[in-house]
Amino acid sequence: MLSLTEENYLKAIYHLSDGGTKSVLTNELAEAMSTKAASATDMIKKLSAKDLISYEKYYGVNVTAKGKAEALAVVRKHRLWETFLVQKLGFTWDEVHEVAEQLEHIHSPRLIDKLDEFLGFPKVDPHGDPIPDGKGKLKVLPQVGLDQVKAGFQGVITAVKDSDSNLLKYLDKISAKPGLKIKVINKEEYDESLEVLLDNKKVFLSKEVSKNILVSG
Amino acid sequence: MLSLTEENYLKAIYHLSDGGTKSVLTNELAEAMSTKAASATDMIKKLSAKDLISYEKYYGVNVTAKGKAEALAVVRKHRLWETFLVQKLGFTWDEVHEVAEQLEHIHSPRLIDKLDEFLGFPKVDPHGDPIPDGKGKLKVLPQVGLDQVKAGFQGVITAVKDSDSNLLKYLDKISAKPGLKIKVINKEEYDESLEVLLDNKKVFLSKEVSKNILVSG
DNA sequence: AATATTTTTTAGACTAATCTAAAATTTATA
DNA sequence: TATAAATTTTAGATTAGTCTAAAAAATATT
Repeated sequence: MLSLTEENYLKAIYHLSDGGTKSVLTNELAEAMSTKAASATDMIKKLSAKDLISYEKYYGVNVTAKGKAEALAVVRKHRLWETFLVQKLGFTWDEVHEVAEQLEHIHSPRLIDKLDEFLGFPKVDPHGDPIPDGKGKLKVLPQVGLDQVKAGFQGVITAVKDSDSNLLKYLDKISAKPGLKIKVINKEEYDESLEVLLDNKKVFLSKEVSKNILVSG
Repeated sequence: MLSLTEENYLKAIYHLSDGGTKSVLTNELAEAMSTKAASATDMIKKLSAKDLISYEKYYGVNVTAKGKAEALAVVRKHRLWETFLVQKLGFTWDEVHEVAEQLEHIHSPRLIDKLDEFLGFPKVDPHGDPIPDGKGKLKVLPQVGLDQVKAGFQGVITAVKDSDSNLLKYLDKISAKPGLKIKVINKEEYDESLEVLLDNKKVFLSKEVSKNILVSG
């Protein structure tokens, strides 16, 4: 069984590699884990010895199939717990992340299956991120950053980046939630800021914000 | 903040001391923690330095007011999570203990208050053990082991000892749950086994079992 | 009361995860 | 392409929690 630290490193590698599609450098990983490169190297060797990642000295790491499965199991737990916290306990979505970071490490297959059932087998978490199923299958939606679309675009918000609590508070204030319809009325050339129609209300968004909103046309 | 290990030791000391009413010996503690006396001594020094227990070399330890408060906070979390697992997720009471052992270490005051509210502020957990309130107050019920009462006794089951999963499965089979009325019809002198009326059904209980059932007259 | 037994503590070693400093290697630049 | 700069790895030290073996102290027994 993986230690808490191993699970956290593996999850970070999984996310940094965009779900296993590219390799991750030692410094990136150290940065993401708020630790030093030397520590990252040590852990890389450990995870490599356990066949969770493949590693070539000086050239970064990639998750193996086994590592991806383990990472997805953690992601599944994280997102189910976030859903529970918001839907059942009334947390706001900017509050859930750090508690879910703890809850995701509880070991009990029975617990997570029961929780999934209790929540009605949700497909996405409160930020719109897909929840892997019990077999580790993840449905990746075709979505793009709102900063990538042209003026005139119409679609729905599919997800928001869940990294920063202050961003989430701001998104909550302008009520930019997954599921809402959005239309780009105008895009300012100079700073790429947007004028959008969000739930029939006119809102201005800086690029800083728009790149954290994911949409599907 | 306490480490996971410190929390577990402190909780063990609290339980072994019967809620802070008597001192605990090094070997008892080591036994309860499935570890060696030397390790227990080390941890005793650590907890003592943090003023959570008082300690006189060779004469055992006692929890301080501060230690008792910390221990009760963990007990509160444990019992609320057990209640959640049984009431909301449909766990049977013999399955909950080890999962609750993990969940009790999640740090988030907000989480535990929300959970308490979600469960409707329960007073006792599924085994009948009282749940400390947010201020660390624990209501101790006047109760006694079923092995201590005489033939003719009538009362209700207030709690069952939650230590052993096999015992709990057996209690479940004969449906000996907290809240049920119980009457002792006969007590065999020789082995102290009992013939009882439980929920209007006649059941035979060995002393081995009866001492794990707590009742109030 | 002296000695044997049990319990507890101390001393020293081990593992996991971390760090700093130095060495090795790769990438960038002149 | 040789050298400088950046990145990564290695070496050695540190802390928390654990262990074994030996020493110290308390308790039990003759």
